Amino acid sequence: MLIASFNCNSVRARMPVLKRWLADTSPDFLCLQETKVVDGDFPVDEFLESGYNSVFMGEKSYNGVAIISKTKPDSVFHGFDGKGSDEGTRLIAVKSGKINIVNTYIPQGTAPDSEKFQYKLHWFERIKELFDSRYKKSDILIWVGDFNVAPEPIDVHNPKRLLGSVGYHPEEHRALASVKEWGFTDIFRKHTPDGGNYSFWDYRVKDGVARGLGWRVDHIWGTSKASDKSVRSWIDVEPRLWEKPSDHTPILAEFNF
DNA sequence: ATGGTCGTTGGACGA
Repeated sequence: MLIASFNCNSVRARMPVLKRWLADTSPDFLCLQETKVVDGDFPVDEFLESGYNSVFMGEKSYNGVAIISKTKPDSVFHGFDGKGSDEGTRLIAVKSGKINIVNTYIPQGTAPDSEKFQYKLHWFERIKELFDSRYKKSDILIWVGDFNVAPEPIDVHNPKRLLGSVGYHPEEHRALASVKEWGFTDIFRKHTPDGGNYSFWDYRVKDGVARGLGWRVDHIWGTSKASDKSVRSWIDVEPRLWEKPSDHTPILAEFNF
């Protein structure tokens, strides 16, 4: 079973990349963030043509999450309340058989001295509460998405300079670590101990991929029952080098379920 | 690297 996460930065603008990548890679589940489209305009039919079912919730211009999959999930949960009225365009979860997948687009946070940064920190508390209330630590639970945090020094290209900036801030590290303590393993890191593996490169940095000026802010985490069944995890840099790329690139994990 | 660029829009704003 192959599960992927990709901040596509507009699902409509990224359709050529998405179709090509799905045909090449054939994941069972692809979790998308920043779809930037209202539900009525989500490209359901185009994904169907590629062989994928879609569940999603979006809004005009900003945010938006989706999970596309080869088989239709048994159930879908939107936002913190399940119905989508509270952060439904940043959190979508599915259950498919025994497998639970939570896909999040965590707030970016803007600047450490901003209210939005506090909101981001609070978001980690809230999702920990969701894990507590909705899931068991013995579940097969896979949490993926754009967490907008690079957890370790090896996850940014210049940790000394970047420490304290949004995405690599001690308060974010504490907040994320607290969620991890609930019972998650960083599945990518389990299989790939080396630094320099990034999932995001700013559009404004010229030749950022070639120059290694990236961040690992997209993640696939899992409970022990998920992590123990993971056989490999990797970041596919190629789509970031294609024409009209997202500023992120897909991260994947393969499981022996 | 913080200036650089994207995407959605229809002028900025978010990232």
